[in-house]
Amino acid sequence: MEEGKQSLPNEISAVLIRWYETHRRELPWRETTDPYRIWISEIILQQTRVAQGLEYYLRFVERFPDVRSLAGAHEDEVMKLWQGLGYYSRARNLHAAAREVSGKYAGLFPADYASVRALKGIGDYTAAAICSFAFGLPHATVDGNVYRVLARLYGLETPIDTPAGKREFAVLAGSLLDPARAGLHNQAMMEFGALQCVPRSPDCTVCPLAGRCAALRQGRVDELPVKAGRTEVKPRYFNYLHLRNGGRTVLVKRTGSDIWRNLYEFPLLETGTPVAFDVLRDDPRFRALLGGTEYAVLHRVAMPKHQLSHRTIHACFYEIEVEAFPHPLPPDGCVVADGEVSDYAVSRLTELYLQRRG
DNA sequence: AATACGGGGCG
DNA sequence: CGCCCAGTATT
Repeated sequence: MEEGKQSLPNEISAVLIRWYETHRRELPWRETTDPYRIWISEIILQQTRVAQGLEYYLRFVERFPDVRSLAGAHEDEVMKLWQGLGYYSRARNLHAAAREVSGKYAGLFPADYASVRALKGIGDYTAAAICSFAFGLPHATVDGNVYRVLARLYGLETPIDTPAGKREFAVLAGSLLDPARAGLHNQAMMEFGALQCVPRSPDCTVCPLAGRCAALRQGRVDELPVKAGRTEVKPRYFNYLHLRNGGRTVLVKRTGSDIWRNLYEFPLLETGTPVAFDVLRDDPRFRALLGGTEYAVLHRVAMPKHQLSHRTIHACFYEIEVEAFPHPLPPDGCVVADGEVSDYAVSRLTELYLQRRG
């Protein structure tokens, strides 16, 4: 295609793509156009750094190389593979979506934006990523990197974490997209944010967009992007009962709409404040579990504060030898041999406790 | 429009 | 200790 006169090509896109060609990292999900693998990588990388997600990705696609293998798995195995990554609804939704693709689309990943966007766990960002990377469809990805690059480049003070802000940035990102090279453009924009236009102390002296950057011109690089504000971090108090009898223990599957859904843990007594054992002992829930048996507390392990994004968990584990396990067991509870506890997906907190005991 | 949902890394 | 990370779903 010759342009006798510049038909106003997207210069920003061109600069980003040129920068990308020499600075891009070699990453396994960039070696393929298989929508399945791209999908897996995008879900894993949601709110997750490349360095943290890489090993999970490799293990995941090795164990589940295609949609059908994932669809055919038991959810507990998917959760186990996800253990430690956080945001566990990603794993549940991935599994559910795999079953939907397997059934509704005969195992063939849908190739249009609306169908992809409709799958569980796939929002605007991930749908655009899959469609542009795998199918070359002209949809702009807007992730944390893109917000940062655009807020700085255009000096935008609109908070990025409000619906209005998201709309504004999505429109802008779409207007910058080079539709003929959507996938390349999106990769370039995000990689640029990840490596060059970094959150703290970017080196603007080597930035190819320095001459066009409003934030740099105004000395406001470190003030952008703007976020509306953070929600309060509230404390929770978890008292776990690690019951033991004859080389076995009791695990309970977490259900309901709370953290760590579908992960396993020891029977839990959550309290509104920190409580000593002699108070716990009189709790009706404790009596329901151990009221009918002799027991002896072997150890008490107070864990360091466990910090989540919006919760601080103060946890204490009581290792208790019991004469008999509770009957009936708590809902969703099961008796497990000590050696098989590691087969179950558990929270990082419980994993840390198990490691500490040795 | 807010809030919930994990865990790790970095200054 | 606060902020950020290839966000999405629920309320």
